[in-house]
Amino acid sequence: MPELPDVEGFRHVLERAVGHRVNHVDVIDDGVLRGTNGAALRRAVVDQMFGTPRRHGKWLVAPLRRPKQRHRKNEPSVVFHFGMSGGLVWSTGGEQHKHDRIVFDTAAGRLHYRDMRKLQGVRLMPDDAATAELVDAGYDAAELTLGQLRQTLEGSRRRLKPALMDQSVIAGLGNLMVDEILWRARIHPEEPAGDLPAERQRRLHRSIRGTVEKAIPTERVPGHTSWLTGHRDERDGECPRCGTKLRHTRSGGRRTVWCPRCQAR
DNA sequence: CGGCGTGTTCAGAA
DNA sequence: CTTCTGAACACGCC
Repeated sequence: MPELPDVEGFRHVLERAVGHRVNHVDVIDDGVLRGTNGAALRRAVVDQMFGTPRRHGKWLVAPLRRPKQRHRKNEPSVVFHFGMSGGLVWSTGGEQHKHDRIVFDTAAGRLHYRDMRKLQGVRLMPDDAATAELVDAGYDAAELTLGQLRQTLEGSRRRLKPALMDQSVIAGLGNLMVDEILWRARIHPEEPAGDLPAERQRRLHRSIRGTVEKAIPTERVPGHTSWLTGHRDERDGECPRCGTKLRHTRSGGRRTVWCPRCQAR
């Protein structure tokens, strides 16, 4: 599930916990903790509260605050990554899910870190370290400028799809989003990233910003039939724009869907 | 049983 | 040095 729009949705979920004291942290499966353990997580979080969460690419950072005390510099932050199957859910009842791995119990409700496959997980790090790590990542796709896109593609000898999926180049785009973006821009996924003509750079940039902007309100890449994503699992799927039978290939080791007519080389 | 997947990282090859 | 490929991680679904 999680690409930039999904994580943006999880940021909204996390906002519901902001300002409420965490009374208890239930570590149901410490296999999702990275570089920390249940005791350390509880020590850092219990009796604290979450401050305003921020997202960069597919990372979500939740800074901790001490209730009724002046904010101290560089409190720890809880850093979430959701892999392919994770998410955050807010609940006010006692419900529990089979794949809940960590549950933060606050005075107002419970925040569930839920993840079936456990490919990524939850970290604890000083807030400035979290910030440094995110700054080190690529430009966030939701705010990417044309100039930044040009700069990142310039001199690259890679193909377009792997380049766009590289989180250290542009942060937030995943397999589905990139296919959607290239389809909307009418650009072939194997096109060399480095020598894209200026007009196609502009089209690609508009497509990145436009696709992200439209996907964020739905909190995911829409499966609408007017989107390419809505057809990628059909056996004989057709291009929603021109009706041509979609091609299924691999690019950068990832399943790739594209229209041979709209995205001709 | 085998294959596959909205992510990331690593070793090893080209 | 850059880029690519396949495997690994873990788990449910076909």
